[in-house]
Amino acid sequence: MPMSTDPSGAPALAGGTATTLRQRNSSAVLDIVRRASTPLRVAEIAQAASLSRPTVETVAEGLLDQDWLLLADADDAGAPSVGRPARLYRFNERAGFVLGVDVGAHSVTVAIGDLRGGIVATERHRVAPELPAIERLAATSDVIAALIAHTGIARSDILAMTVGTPGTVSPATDRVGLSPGMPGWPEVDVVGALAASVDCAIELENDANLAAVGERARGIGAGCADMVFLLLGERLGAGIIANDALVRGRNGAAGELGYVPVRGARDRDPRFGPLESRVNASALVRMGLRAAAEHPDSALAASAELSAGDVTLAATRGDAYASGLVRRLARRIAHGIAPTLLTLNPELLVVGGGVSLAGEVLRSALASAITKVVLYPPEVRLSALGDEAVVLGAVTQSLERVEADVLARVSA
Amino acid sequence: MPMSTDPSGAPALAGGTATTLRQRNSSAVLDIVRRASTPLRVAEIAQAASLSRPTVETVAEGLLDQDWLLLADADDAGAPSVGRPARLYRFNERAGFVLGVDVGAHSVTVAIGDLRGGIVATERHRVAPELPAIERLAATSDVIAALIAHTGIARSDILAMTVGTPGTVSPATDRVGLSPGMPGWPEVDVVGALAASVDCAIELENDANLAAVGERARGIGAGCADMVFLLLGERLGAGIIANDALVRGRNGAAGELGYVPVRGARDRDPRFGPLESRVNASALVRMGLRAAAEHPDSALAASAELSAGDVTLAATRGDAYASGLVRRLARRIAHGIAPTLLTLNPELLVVGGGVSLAGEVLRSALASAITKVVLYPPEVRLSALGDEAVVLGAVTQSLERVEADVLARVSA
DNA sequence: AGCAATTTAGAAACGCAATTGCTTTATGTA
DNA sequence: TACATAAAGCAATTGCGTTTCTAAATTGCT
Repeated sequence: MPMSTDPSGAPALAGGTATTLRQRNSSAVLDIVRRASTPLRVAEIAQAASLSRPTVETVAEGLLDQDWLLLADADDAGAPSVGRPARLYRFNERAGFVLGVDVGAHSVTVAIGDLRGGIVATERHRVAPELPAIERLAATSDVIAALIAHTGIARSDILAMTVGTPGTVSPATDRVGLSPGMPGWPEVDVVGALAASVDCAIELENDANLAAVGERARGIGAGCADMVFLLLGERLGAGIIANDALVRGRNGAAGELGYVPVRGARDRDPRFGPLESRVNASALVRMGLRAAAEHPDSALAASAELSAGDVTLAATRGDAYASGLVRRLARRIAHGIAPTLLTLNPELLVVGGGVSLAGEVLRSALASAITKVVLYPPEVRLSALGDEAVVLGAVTQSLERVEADVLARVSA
Repeated sequence: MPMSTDPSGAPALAGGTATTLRQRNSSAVLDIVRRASTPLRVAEIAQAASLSRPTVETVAEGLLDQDWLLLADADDAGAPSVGRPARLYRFNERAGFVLGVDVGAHSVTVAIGDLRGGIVATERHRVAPELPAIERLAATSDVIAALIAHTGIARSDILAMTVGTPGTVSPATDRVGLSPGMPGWPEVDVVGALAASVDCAIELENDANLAAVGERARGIGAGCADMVFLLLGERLGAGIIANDALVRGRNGAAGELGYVPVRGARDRDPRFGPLESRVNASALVRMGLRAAAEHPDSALAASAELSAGDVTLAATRGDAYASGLVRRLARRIAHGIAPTLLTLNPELLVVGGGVSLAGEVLRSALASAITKVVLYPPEVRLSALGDEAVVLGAVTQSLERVEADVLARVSA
């Protein structure tokens, strides 16, 4: 009988000296104040932290000295207005900042957020999809620099940066694996190149993963433990959250649903996976062109050059043919991702990306199609963040890193 | 901009008083000694725990008083035999015990393990698949009681029990959802009925999930962060581990891959899901009967009553027709679970259950079929634990619960 | 304006736990 | 029997959290 030789080297519950205890209590106090929606009195913090008032007092004083906390004005909280007024502590959400970056095929977006998750500023630049990797990196650096300059935030105050990119991101090496949409992208060292832009840790992450994180934190489905985010445009990718954590897989290739094998996707564009080529924006255009030829009375026939946006727009405006195409697309998607939903049994499926602009037609069609192929159908929602899901998720991810690495280790 | 209102009530890093510190250090010391393969000297523990020797000394003394630790004989460790001999502490793996229970359609298995994961004793009783739920519960209680009596372990020394069952297990209610193989099973309160058998917490868990846990802890793929365990017999279920944790989903229905929709599975047995009915033991029998009729020279034609075991046996013995059938089955499985593998990108796929008795033929066929439909094919292995995977996983699960609930809270 | 009531801030005393540094004990070897 | 060596045991010190008391700053009432 082999014993369970779990080779996890680090003991999870490391004890320590009295100083460790003080550090933990500092973090706990900071955490409580940070999560609170109003400024807190010392007594309130003490109760929340299960600590005595004098302890909280000294700890809070220390955090005040280090600018993690600020004193709030008395009128900010509904305090009982009799007796000596309490000092009110509030979290200094501008004690540091975090960056989120979305390097997409068509645009580079950067957002800077404060330590409470509030977005301070955003900057987006459009780029050509065929832009060489080096220039794409340069453009990214430029946008980051512009945003930092524009907001006047000190470089040293930026505590973490997360970069979202299409393609797989190997967790070990922080390099992009396959990323068919952007030429030369897997060959460049994204993290290395952007390291000159900031003085903090940089994390590289798949864009669909970040969209899932963003949507969970600030959009649809707050605090949902198990969810799937479908990023569907020209490409199809999924961000998967299980047990409140991102699922990345061995190669960071988890959620690459575009490559789900599908019957009838034989003579497809080799740049796309089988399912992808059946449900992406181009597929919708192909379907639209065929419908336009067959039905000249459709709104689809109006455009000379039909784009995916034309089809989704026509669908949202109620064109019967366009809506029919969207419904057919929804059935294909449902069939393709059914095993994913059966595998994870998530509460929620969020649809984002360009194709999600088809709106409620797509959502309801997808929901009903899923009901037919799955045991416990999840709720189906459209992305609430649209094309900002990835950047906002990147900011959220940076923030989580700061919480774990910085805020959990405040000293005094 | 909405702030990230994460409604997680409990602050993760709760600090505390000096007593808390002592408790943490006690747990750390206990943990270190428990994970060590040889008895440890105080100085060694102190180094591993980053604590001073006197502290470890008093803590260890307390753990000795409470029987969590024992003194080992001097000759047990390769110590330098000069100077005053060190006291050697070792973990008392018999300070408590954990139970694992596998209530299957055909048998009830119970195993008792010590706190190091070693299996002390096992007991299995065969039962009829059509046994009513009440009697199945009674049989389970009997086996548990028999094992406890047989080993002579005090009831109060049993610290946790985990019960594995086919079907979905709702995490909130601890009730079995759908479980088509066992009549009346979802209607009974399994945990409630077995509560009389022990004086500890009882956890109910899906059998495939436990098989995954067991295989990860004591079989193939030790410490693998992302893996899928396919439990394939008459039914098809999967246990999924992502980020080192079981994925249960909202309804505990994660991994119910038997219900993956498949073309060409129309006129199927309504008790089975589409994919299930195409790849389960009965499907193999149907394929075998057809092959036997067409090819009287096959070993398959020898048996009057063909069973799945006959086919897998013939395949392992090298019968060409039987092997061909197994390969075809493997292709069907590969196609059905491809989206699951794309979704999770696991390192490892373990195949267990009755059909896995087909052995290497199945494994290699599955591995090569998977390579064709997946981006990064996982390693494919056969279960090393066979029909003990579920019980052993149950024991492992109980042990993990004890680690979190008991060992992490030792007092002095 | 002055005083009581009320609530918070600040300070002293105490106790627990971990650390450093020293002494004592138990063994092997000359 | 002495000596070297390594570990156990003990005392003093320090850091932190808690309890308990006293001082301070308000509102409301007379």
